[in-house]
Amino acid sequence: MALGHAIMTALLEDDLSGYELAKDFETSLGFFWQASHQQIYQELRKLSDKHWLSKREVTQRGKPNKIVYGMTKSGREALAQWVFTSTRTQAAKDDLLVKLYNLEVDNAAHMASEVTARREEMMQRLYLYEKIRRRHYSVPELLPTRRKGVYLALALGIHQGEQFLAWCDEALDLLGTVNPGNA
Amino acid sequence: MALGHAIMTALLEDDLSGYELAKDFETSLGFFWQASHQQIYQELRKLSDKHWLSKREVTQRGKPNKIVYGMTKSGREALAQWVFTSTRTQAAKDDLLVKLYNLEVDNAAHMASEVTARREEMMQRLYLYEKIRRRHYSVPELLPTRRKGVYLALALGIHQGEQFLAWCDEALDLLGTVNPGNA
DNA sequence: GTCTACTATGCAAAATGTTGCATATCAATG
DNA sequence: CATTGATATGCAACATTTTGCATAGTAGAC
Repeated sequence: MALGHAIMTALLEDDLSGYELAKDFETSLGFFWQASHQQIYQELRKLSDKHWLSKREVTQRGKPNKIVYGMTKSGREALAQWVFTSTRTQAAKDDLLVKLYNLEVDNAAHMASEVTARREEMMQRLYLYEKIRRRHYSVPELLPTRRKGVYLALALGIHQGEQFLAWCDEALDLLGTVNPGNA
Repeated sequence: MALGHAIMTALLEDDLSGYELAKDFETSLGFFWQASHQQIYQELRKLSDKHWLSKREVTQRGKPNKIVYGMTKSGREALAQWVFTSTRTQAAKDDLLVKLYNLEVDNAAHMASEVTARREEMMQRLYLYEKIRRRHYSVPELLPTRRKGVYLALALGIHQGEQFLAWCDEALDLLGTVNPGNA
């Protein structure tokens, strides 16, 4: 049920439509929890059925109308309780690492290109993270409570991202030593 | 279909039973791809139906008999091809980070305890990683090709793990500044 | 005016993953 | 000889996630 809670978390401070949520999930909270629009629409209906969210249609000009969701009192209570449940460590799953176990002379170049692509992506993401950090989180000790939590999530993203870049460089170096000569 | 490929990767060098695979998936390759025994048994049947794996029953003394799976020629081909497919960046999903977005004065202590628990787990995992690295991967440049790939996966695990520990300390510090006085 | 792109929501089927249960052999403990 | 624990495999139900498709309004480019 974590997707539902992630959606409610996104709705804590602003009311949003499914479409807006889907866009937010590509950035912001979405850095730590991704979901497609189909999943979001389905989940919104479920949350609404449970009366954890309320909905209202908003008439727009120049665009199709949208359905905006907001947290109800019982939604806020449910979310606050969920926070106290205990979390299991997440199963890390990454195709790229499984593929690395299959490293051979004839696929080393492909692996290197995948690593390079990931490196690029991470660079872009880090650029975004840093921009957000500089703008909103320069002095974490002085932030209001909730924002401290958001800052910590961001800080983990930044640290892990920088670490990942360093690993990519190491990986590209080592992949460079793989060649038909010394298989 | 990544689970199937992870299983085949585990079977590249040794033939294993479902039970043995499930144990391996708690360590080794399992650091990067986790699966329960139910999933593994189901997947083994599918892979076997596709003739990517062969099976044979092994009679044991002192234990129930087991069914051991091994890669077929077509399985090896399929796996080798899969390596060349392009991988999308994995969706990071972590309850703990979503919960951090919900940080409040009255749940800060709980958050701290979750972070502490994660820190403990990571310490243990790192201990294992380091043990493996020292024993088998001390001079990565000199490893045979496939082992270089395994080393890289391990190196990422170690670097990310160490980074995570540092983050936990930062998080515990900042969570310590959350108190009813300055909400 | 037609094409492309963005906004906006949704259904249905298939694949994947989780949870709970069921079964059975054998060894060691008490 | 009953219980516990490790080994060993599996079914069925359920939940979640992914994939592909469908619809529709509006804006801007050409």
